[in-house]
Amino acid sequence: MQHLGGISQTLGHYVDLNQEEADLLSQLEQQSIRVSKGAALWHTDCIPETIYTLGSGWAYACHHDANGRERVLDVFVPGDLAGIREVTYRSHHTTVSMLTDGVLYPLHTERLLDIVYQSPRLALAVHSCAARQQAIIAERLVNVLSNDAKARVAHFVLEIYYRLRRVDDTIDEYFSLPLKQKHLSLMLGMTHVHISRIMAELEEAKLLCRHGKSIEILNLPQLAELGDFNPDRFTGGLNPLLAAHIARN
Amino acid sequence: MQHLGGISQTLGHYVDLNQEEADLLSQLEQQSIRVSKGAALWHTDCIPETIYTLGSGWAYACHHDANGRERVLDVFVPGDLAGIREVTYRSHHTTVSMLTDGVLYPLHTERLLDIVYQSPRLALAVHSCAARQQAIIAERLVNVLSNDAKARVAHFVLEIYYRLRRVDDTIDEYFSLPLKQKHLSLMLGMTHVHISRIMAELEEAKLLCRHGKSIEILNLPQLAELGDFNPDRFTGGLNPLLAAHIARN
DNA sequence: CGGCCAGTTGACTCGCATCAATGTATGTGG
DNA sequence: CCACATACATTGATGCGAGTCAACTGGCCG
Repeated sequence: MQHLGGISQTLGHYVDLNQEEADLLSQLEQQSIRVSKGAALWHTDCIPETIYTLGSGWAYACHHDANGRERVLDVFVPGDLAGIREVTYRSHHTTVSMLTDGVLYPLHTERLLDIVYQSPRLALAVHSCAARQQAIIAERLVNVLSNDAKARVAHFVLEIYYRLRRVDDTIDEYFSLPLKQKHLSLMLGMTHVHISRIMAELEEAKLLCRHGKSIEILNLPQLAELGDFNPDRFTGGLNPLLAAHIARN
Repeated sequence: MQHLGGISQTLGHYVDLNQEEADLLSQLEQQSIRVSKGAALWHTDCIPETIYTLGSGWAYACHHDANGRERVLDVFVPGDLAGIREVTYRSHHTTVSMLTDGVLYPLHTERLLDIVYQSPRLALAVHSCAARQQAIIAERLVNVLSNDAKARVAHFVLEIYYRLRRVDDTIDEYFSLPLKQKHLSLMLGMTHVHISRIMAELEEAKLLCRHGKSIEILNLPQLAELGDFNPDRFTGGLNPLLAAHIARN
């Protein structure tokens, strides 16, 4: 499993870091830690005291409704910054657990504050990173609101594909997808039984192909049309009004 | 229709502003403008060059799928800061239009950058504000994923209620809801026909009561139970680790 | 008055949930 | 290496919640 370079690599996708900024980040970031499948990064109701960059491995965020049923609302892939969405809150409202073994780069909440105080450009990079995560969730909301089961699955597969590619451009149309059908069903608002049927249909139609914990996109354009998927909302660059301003400082 | 005080009032809900910060904001913010129902704040594919604080009036964000069907993904209520979600992007991916007449406080994207450069505390307030919007969308995603039609409507009504109260604590259980059933249906993933039936059922069960463009919550606890609604995720305060740090600076 | 739009109501249909049985790996201890 | 347990995926039968289509009502406005 490939290891990425912590928060500086992740933020580097939003703002070109100079030496000083890279130094600041590596100075604030803690040692990487290895975690096993099933390990929890944090629990519901805890104070958000650490955020984690995923060097490798997948995680997911869930909470439980009044009847104890699990509700998955987010998945984190290698390179993601887990925790910025909730870091300003008094307490976490999700539990985040590893779906696979992995390597994490922890960063204390107070160090995040140091970043904001010492470097406006990094503050902006953090905000951009958070905005991308938000856009992904908004996009999934739209997906679930207006697409049927087949389109939802198509859309989700493409979401993951482009998210993986954003951080690692060696990813091709054959990639790891360590989610059980149970997780897929919780994220897409359908039963795992129906996921199974829909996946079989997509495979039958030669749009994709499953190989154990991995998946292969066989016909990306047709999958994108089926899922009404627009990659611009995932890949779009920085606002030129901000980019110009940043370059001057 | 009540008028609020622009961005300083909105951000003041996240960080206690000192005189200097309030001055900075009022200096950067432009003159308020009046807009009519139907006016667009921006369109899909435009560069995000202005964000708007809603002094009064409601707006909604939509985009159109491949078949031209409208998809509503967000609604803005008085006091909301519209645009921070997309401001870091190269181009807007929604169109935002007024649902009612209203008053807006515009702020140029580059002035937002001035805020981040000149005041880390305000940068944090902006980020907190964005995080709240994100939490609302995440919460609605969970709502749509795992609740049936009745619970979705109950949840949404409470979402609006708590959002209005966050900004204006004079709001009671009778409040304005200038959304057509068409908008509700698009936000909740169901048809307006079914919205009509469900609303009638909720009224029949004495949980709420509709009066034209307004609505009255008759039984808040029961509505909250039905919609599995937890107000903490809307009202929760600032992370104490951040709050303590901010107080020291 | 007539046209228009939002909402309501009923009959019918269908996508997906539910329940239940079976298939297929993967792992574990004797 | 086999007997068994466990977890995940598949398949079929049946039922329900919500969509669809269409007719009708009532308010608003030129």
